[in-house]
Amino acid sequence: MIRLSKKVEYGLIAIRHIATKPAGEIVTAKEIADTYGIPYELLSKVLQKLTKSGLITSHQGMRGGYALAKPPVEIPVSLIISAIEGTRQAIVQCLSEGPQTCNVFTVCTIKSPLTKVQANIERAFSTMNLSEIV
Amino acid sequence: MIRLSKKVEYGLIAIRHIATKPAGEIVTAKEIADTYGIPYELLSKVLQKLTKSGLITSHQGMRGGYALAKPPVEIPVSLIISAIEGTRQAIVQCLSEGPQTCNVFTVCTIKSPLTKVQANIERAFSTMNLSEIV
DNA sequence: TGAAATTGGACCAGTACGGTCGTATATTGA
DNA sequence: TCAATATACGACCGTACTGGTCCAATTTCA
Repeated sequence: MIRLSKKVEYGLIAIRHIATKPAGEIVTAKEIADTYGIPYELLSKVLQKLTKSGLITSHQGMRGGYALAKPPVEIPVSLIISAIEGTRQAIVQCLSEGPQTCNVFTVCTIKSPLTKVQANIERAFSTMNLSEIV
Repeated sequence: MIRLSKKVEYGLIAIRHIATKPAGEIVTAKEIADTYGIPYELLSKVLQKLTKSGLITSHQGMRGGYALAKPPVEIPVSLIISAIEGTRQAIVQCLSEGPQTCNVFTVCTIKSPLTKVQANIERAFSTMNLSEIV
């Protein structure tokens, strides 16, 4: 019906793994990949995205790795998802990209009811933060 | 973040259109396609799926078309979606297809929190029925 | 009989997804 | 200083799905 991508799955597993460690402890991508059997290269990309959006910090070089940038309570699941997915924020195109890309926008009759569903889903993800899934 | 397919969009628009007519009135696929600027052939396929899952009835031949199979109140939006999408019922693979297809199933740490989110989304779609979007 | 309608299969281009590879760059410790 | 370790990043690839089209068959009514 509606599906999170593998990348998001991996991202959630990874950031949760980091969150289980004592605050500030650095975890390598390799450790996470090995622990959960996730493809290392793919996981790296995901972690890089999480880094770019400021949810985790990265440390290059030997003894490097990743650590949480903020306490888990301040990281809503919705942010993790949007950091990785980037686009595709809405359940229907027109709600995220506007009338330009939707060929039935003016005559579409299901926008307003779907907006409610949309809000519902967003709330489900934004009220749940990282500390709740650890 | 999470997206309904065009087919589902078209399906919702179409079945809603049918629901606006007096009960029992037959509507052709062509009328719907023309009204909303939806590709006729694609819409036909969607309507066929809705027919197969018993949400609407079809009438072949001249003066044929589609009509609702039950009153709108008895058609939850979730049924419309699953009738069209078929698979992909869950936000993560393992929740719908089980351990076989998930390579991190045993070590996965995010199943249980996601199950809650899943339930939340399902509720959002199943508590809303066709009569509410007309 | 012929027009209008659904049914259903085949097909196609574009794109996203999951995944891999190779290389550059930074950092640390011996 | 140098080698090992780690992230950063771009290119690439095969598969599958999506949105859409085309065509033939079938049913039904006038």
